[in-house]
Amino acid sequence: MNPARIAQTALYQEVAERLRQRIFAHELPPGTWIDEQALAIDYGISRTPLREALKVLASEGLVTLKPRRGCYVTEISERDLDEIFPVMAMLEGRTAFEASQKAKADDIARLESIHNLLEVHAASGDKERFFEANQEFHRAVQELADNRWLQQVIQDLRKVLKLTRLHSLSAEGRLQQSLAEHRLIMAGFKARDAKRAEQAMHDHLLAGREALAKMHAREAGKSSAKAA
Amino acid sequence: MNPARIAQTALYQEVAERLRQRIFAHELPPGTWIDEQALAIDYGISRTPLREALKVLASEGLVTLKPRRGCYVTEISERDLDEIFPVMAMLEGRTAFEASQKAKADDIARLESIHNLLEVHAASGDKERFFEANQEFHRAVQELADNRWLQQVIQDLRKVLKLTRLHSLSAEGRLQQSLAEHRLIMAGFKARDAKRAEQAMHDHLLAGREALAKMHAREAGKSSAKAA
DNA sequence: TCCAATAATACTGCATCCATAATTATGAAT
DNA sequence: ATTCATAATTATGGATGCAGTATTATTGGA
Repeated sequence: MNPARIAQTALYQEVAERLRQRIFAHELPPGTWIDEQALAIDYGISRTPLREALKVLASEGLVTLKPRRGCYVTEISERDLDEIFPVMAMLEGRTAFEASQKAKADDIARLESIHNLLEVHAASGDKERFFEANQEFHRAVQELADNRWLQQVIQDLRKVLKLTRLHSLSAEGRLQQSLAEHRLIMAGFKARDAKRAEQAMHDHLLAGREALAKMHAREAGKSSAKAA
Repeated sequence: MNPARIAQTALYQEVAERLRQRIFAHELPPGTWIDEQALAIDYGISRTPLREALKVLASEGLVTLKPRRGCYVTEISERDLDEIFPVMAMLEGRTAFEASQKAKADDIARLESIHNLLEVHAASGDKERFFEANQEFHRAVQELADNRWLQQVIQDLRKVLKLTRLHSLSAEGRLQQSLAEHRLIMAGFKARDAKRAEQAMHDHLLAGREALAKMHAREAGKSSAKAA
């Protein structure tokens, strides 16, 4: 741990990152008010860098600043998900397209080695590791695409999606389904067919949204059943 | 009088907007250092809201904050444009698609009335008014699409694009070409063919990039000729 | 008992101040 | 004259303080 390097990153960035993690972990669930001075005291800092961090999170869409009324963790609706996922599907599809175009033989090999992890963890039903490998795969594809702005836009939307508590992989049978979709993506890459890779990735994302929608429908059903 | 006192919006937002305008107008060209205290004095405010505004602009990509080294207007490269435009083309295409799906008869009529302005101003060769009408058209389409997140992402990228000094409409013959593309878009809407509208809008954006690339090539040629 | 009006409290937003790091200027030595 | 070291200046980043406003509590009246 080099303290000099730590000192080089601004405090507001550190704070922003800590807040992101707490929001993603739903330690600060959507809708909760963010108490500036309580947090400042908790982190042992002044309100100035904290407020700067909140401005950043606000323009990322993670929190909503209401003038003179404070800061709240953004609440995401089903409609928001319906709006975001088709866009994400396009963007991730495009990423796969560009990645496929730029990929060399050893890049494909690297992708396949990550894909094999998916196969292994799906076989053993290890949802957690499958999730990790899945993230790693998408990250590798983004790296290959090597498009700063495409990446930026996707990251922003992904952050917003992380506001939802449920993961599509928790859906019944989603693990195997996801694996099947990944096989199609991988096949596109191996065939050096950028269009196919794009389409497969696109459909993969939309399928993820479908799984999520079903889960939310079940959740809603349970809640109303409980309420009744 | 002081508009900040009247407006409900926070001071940092007003400052952010003023800075955006100055950056877009190239009064603050890419690469220039932003002198915090000079600006604060100029605006008659303290550095605190100014710094908050800069954090916002930074996460929009308009400025780049270098830790302990200050704030600089982001410089945009030809490569950045090559990366951004295909993404913008997809996103604006998708916007047209969703707009076409949701549009009612009178929405189409409204679009056509704006389109007619394009026809008129193209006929009289009024580049400025054509530009305005063009913006109005795209804005109207976005409004019809009614997709908050899609809109957000497009706005962010558009801000970055505005960092470039040159407008594609200034290219030789681009006005008529742009009009022709708009006719195709309008035809897609009138035919209630969302896919056609999407494709036409997509191609329209890519054509804009082509025009820009040619202009930049000429600019570069002039510069090197001057330098030689 | 409930509602309204007003007082008390608390929080947001902006300004000012201070410490530290970076840059520039100055001077000495080779 | 050029380069390196050191001192002076300047700008950034963070802390603190204060005014104004929104929220809540309290008290009086119906």
